[in-house]
Amino acid sequence: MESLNNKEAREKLEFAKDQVIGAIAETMDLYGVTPAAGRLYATMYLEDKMNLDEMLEEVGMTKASMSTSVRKLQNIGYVKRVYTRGTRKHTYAAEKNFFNTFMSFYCQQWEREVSMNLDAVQLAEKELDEIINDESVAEEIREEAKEHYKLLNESKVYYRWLRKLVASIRSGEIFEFLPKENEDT
Amino acid sequence: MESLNNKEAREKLEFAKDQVIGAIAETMDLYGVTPAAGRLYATMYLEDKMNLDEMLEEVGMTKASMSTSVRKLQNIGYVKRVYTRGTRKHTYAAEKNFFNTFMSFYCQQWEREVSMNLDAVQLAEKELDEIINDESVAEEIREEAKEHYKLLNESKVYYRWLRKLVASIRSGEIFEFLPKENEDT
DNA sequence: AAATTCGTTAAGAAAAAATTTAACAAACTG
DNA sequence: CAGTTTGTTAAATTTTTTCTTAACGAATTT
Repeated sequence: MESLNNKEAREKLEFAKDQVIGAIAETMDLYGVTPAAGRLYATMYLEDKMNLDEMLEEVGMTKASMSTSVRKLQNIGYVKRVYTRGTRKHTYAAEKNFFNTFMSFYCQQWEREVSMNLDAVQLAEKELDEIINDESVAEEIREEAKEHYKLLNESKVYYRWLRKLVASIRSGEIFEFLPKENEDT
Repeated sequence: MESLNNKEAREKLEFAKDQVIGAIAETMDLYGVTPAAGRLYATMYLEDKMNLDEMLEEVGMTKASMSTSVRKLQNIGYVKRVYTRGTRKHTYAAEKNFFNTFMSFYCQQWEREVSMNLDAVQLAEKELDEIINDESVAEEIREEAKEHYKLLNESKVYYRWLRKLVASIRSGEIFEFLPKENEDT
């Protein structure tokens, strides 16, 4: 293999980084994270820690954009503020363990789904119950109410399961069933 | 409790349905499904099966919108075409088992993530390797390459785990560890 | 205390996405 | 085979989202 000069090596290195940054940003995009936040996280993933000025330098967007993006990333647990003495600038570091980003992203999402839907189901079932138990209501309507009640009730099995999944991810229990390593292949 | 006349009962029933439809549509919206597709699926969830004309009637959008939405829903496994003889119209039925929608939605998403990112990592590692093994390159650059290599290599543990998660969901194995029912509470 | 640095927020501009209108093509009907 | 019905696709419009510019306020420095 040809030996590289430093300029070539640096280019190769940047190419490699861009490859990874592109893939991560695209994935996040797919998951509903805004492009700026996706690019920012992907960039930070390959850096130790960054302040806002370094971010806009590296990502090539405005400071306002970096400011809002970094907050979004904090909210989904992808980035944490780190306190460095000696500078007034806020510095942040990316969470680089994908098991942790997976956990905070999906657990947050799923918990929201569960509570939102269970609330609606609860309310709907109460209404349906009143129809079902009122014998003065036309049979046809009561029959439909019963069917919907049955379907909604079945859905609760799923929501409870999802809640258990969240719990087992948060506690780490899931890794007893599905261990992290599988080095071969 | 007051006894209901049929009009009131029907209203109550519609209210209950709207409650559930709203929650499901909002959830799907959150997951990157377009509003039209979300509302459509939520509507179909409470119906046996529907053709395009019934959809636009019920959802209140255009036929073109229903046509594209129903295809999106098919692609993510939320809706299946059902063949009914006697009519030229295409009829579709919603997948009502949320375990199944969960499975097709996330497995598809995760598989895409894994293959996209592993490809990028593979490529990047090859480049980094060339830098690392070239002793003529400046130590500083090689050192950075080594760090990135290490990080990328670590990320593969996560992608392999995600792939195993997909497999265990697809096979149903996961339900041995996390059973579906938990009736009490 | 005036001037500067730093980060956030609000308003406006630009870009992207979703939906509708309209043109089309395929399959059926009379 | 002319005329419908049905579903899809392309172009145009509307709506929504994202990003930037610019104004602001708090903290710091001189």
